Amino acid sequence: MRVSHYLLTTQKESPAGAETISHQLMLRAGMIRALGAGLYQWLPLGLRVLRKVEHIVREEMNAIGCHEILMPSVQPAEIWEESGRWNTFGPELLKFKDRHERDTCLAPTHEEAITSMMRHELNSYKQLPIAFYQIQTKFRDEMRPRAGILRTREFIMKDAYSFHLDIQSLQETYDKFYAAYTKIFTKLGLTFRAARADTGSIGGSVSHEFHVITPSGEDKLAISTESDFCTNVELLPDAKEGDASPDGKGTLKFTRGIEVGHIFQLGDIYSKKFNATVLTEAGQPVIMQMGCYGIGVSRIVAAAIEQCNDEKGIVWPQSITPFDIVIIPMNMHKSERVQHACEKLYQELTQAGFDVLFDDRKERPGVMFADAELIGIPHRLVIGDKGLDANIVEYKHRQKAESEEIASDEIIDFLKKQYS
RNA sequence: CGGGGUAUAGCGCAGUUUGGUAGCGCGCUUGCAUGGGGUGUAAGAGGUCGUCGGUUCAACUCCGGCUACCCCGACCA
Repeated sequence: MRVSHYLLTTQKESPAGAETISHQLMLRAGMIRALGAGLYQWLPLGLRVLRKVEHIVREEMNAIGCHEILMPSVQPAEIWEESGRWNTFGPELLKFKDRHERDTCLAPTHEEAITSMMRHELNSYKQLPIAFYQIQTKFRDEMRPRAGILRTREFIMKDAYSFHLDIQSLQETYDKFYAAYTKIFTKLGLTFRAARADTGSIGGSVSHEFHVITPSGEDKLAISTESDFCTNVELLPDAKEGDASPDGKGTLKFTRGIEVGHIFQLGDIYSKKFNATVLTEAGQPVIMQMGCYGIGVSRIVAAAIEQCNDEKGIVWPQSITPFDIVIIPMNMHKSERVQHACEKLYQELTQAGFDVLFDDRKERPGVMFADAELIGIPHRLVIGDKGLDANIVEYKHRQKAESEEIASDEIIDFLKKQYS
């Protein structure tokens, strides 16, 4: 992408009221703009990151045999009355009447929709177990949206639902999702923990939350110094730092996290209400067991920034950066040689499969460096007459203090190595 | 929903006390110079001062209602 043909609207100052780091940086980098309280518009730069997160989530869902579907946000009251949540969900459920005066809502989650569909689609034990997911907009009419993208009223979520003949099958699929989530957050390049958690308004028995670890997180976690043990302190309200870990390994210490994923064993609480049955091998109808599995896709973008930033701006993990490489020319508008070298490199790197940002603006070097650092591009190449004379390209990683010189004809292999 | 705050150019702010119909910085446009860390210079464009009403010869400024947004809390993914 050439910056001269792109919408790169960076700002030096944070808009008033943006207190959270990720909120400030997303605004300053030109990733998002506010439309109303808890409602955000995604600019091209921000959407690139969102799409990369979606892509990783989609890959791992597909890898465990979960099937992608798409359900509507606008839903009739009937299914919510059937589950009982029309009245119990609370004011977060945004209700309205359509032109025919029918009670309608914007869906905050999709247990009702999927269960009402699958009771018709699934008829036999032979079809089980099976799981479906979607990546779609959810609406929750939050009392107080806050912290930019971290708590919004409208957000992108990956929600998945599994169907089973029995609890043992549910447990097996739950474990598969647990493993898939671990892979996803590892691939995203984030430091995270899976925590035992409360099931909240979704209901069900067993549940785990996946948290991105950062001091700015809303949730307080107790983790073991010696093992993977981690729990939301709401489940262990009397715990103190230094107490023995409940799993017997090490002692507890406190940390904070941003919840970016939550998996539940729902059991039959929804399938029972919707009378979602299949026939067993013996020809008898049996209520299906269900699991549900959520990931806050848009929240991950903000959580990643909370975890990965410095005084100059965002420091993207390589897997979700909007651009892999930025090319910054020195004095290109006076040197045809620099211009040709940049063009050639831009073409070659793009052909090699990299997302390349070529800063072809007629800007001072300082401006281009500052923008590249603010928007967090991991790999920076500086092309100038000096380097061309010596047949080298100046390379710098966003996280490193010093730059290094790479022979011009080795630069593509060098960058490929960074991604292997 | 309770408490606190803000609303003036795209963004950050001053002006309001002491009413006389708007200003600074950044950004944007154009010229010249500069060209390895947000450069300098000159000339420009851009605002019914959140909204409705009141007081007044006159309201960004005073008074009242409303709305929006932000922060803390409770709540929540």
